[in-house]
Amino acid sequence: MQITDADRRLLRHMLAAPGLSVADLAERAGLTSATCWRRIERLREGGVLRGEHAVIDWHALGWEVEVSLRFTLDKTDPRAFDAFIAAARNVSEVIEIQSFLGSTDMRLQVIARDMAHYQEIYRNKILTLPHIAELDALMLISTIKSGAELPL
Amino acid sequence: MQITDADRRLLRHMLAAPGLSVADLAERAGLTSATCWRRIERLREGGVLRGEHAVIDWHALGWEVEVSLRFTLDKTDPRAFDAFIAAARNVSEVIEIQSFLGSTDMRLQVIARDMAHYQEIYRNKILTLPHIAELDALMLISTIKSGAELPL
DNA sequence: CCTGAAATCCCCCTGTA
DNA sequence: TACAGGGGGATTTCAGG
Repeated sequence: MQITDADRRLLRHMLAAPGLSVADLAERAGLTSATCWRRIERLREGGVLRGEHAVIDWHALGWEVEVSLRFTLDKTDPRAFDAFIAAARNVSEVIEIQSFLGSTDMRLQVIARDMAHYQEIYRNKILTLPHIAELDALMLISTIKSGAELPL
Repeated sequence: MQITDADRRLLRHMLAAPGLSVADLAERAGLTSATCWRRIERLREGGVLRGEHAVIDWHALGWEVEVSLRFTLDKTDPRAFDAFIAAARNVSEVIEIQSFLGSTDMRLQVIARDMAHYQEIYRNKILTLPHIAELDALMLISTIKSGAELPL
């Protein structure tokens, strides 16, 4: 799929000012709203724009604890990866799953209401995941998305 | 801010099916569209709903490489954290910055067009960040958001 | 004050040149 | 790509609880 400079401008604006109407985007990117809309549609069909997702402030909802967990899996079962991922997906407190090349195989981002709640999740839902060989955890202080300027 | 069960239902639907119209959302959550809209507005003003972000497929845009970097900073300068974060924010290829409690201080998510490009970013923009004591890198294979069911 | 229905208004989306 | 129009949904208003 061909990406033009206008596409890049458009994407940059979409990322810099999320939730803007098509009309507003058109104005900022120097397009008419019809063109702008068709361009967005094309990016969607081309798979560049995967969709939209609502950004929730878990902290404001009373979920005070966020933890990043790194796993090494045991390599005896070739299906260990799939089994681990499937099980992790079923844990609702897991909000992100990443898989890697290298010594660390997986990373999970987990949220909990408070420390006691985290302990419970950790014991009953994390340590029971299949094929864990090693595991270390990092308490998150804050996440900053560098929305400032994106490489487009 | 008071969060009711109806709010939770609503948020769950918003997360499960992003980009839905207010009318559809209302139907699924068992509300009228006016009430639904007012509730969403209230959640926005209360800071629970931060907004809607476009999800971009960097891979489709030709950014093939994604890396997770973990840093330990030197603790000689109390302003090391701020300096590091400020510098990292200025690197446009850094798409996420997290800070932690513990031995690992920071995590950066970095994207690059290809391996050669990554090498260049790594040498010129990552290794030049201030106050790095230790650093390890993990190549990302894939990210899966567990949008399946969220803890609300 | 909060809810729901109805009215209004805006803006997405499409046809056309 | 620009323009213009129809249709539909977002937002407001208003009456009733």
